[in-house]
Amino acid sequence: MQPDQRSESPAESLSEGRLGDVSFLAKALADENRLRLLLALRDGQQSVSQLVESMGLSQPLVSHHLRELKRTLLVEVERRGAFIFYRLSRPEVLDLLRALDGLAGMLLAARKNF
Amino acid sequence: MQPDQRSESPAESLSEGRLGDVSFLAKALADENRLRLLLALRDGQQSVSQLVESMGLSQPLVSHHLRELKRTLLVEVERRGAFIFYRLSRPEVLDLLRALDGLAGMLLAARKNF
DNA sequence: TCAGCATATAAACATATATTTATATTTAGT
DNA sequence: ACTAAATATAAATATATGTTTATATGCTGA
Repeated sequence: MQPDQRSESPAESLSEGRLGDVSFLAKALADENRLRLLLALRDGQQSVSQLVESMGLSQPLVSHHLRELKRTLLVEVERRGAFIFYRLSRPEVLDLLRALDGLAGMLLAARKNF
Repeated sequence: MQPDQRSESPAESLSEGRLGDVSFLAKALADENRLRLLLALRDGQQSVSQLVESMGLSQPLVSHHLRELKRTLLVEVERRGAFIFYRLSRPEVLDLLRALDGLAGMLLAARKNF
């Protein structure tokens, strides 16, 4: 028996039980600004001020979305001096974004727009 | 060069460009009732009345969510007589649900709750 | 301890989304 | 053509969510 190539094994395949968690997670990914934040953390941690700078959003708004991402466990926080750094909690977060992007592209390929 | 094992190849890897589409798709998956509907269509098409029956939701609510799923291209519709049948537009939709479920489980495994 | 920067939090507001209730549309059968 | 069933649509309502504005908290260096 060959080992599972994927980094993650589905255990039991998708029951009604955890749909609450799934929708909770999907909600966190349902905002474009939050997606941009996750993408900005692709190559490593960033301080809030760096994120504010690169995203062109107000500081409170960035903080608010980061808190949401933390609540969903998608990011982790570490204080270093006066700065606070955020990073993706797991690399698999990006895999999921790619999967979403892939499906969106696939669906749009058939029709032209959503 | 070996063929790609996955059913879908990421083409270019996740740019800022399509985040609008991605968030649009994620929004559709961010409601528990819609997730339950998609799951109910796992094994093939179902009429609206069947879905109303099995989900225990009001008929207008089911219709409303189905329309939303159709708008997102996640389901397709076919009228047959007085009945209207909905089905998943692509099997990959289920793959994505599994991926979401997998990540949710992974994140929760580290901490206890969201 | 004070001043200034970095970040968070709270309040106020606007907008979007889910749900219910009521009604319209479409189809099949008679 | 009428009726009943299946589904969709619209209006009304409630709730949630994103954004802005204002203020508070925490850290650092003088």
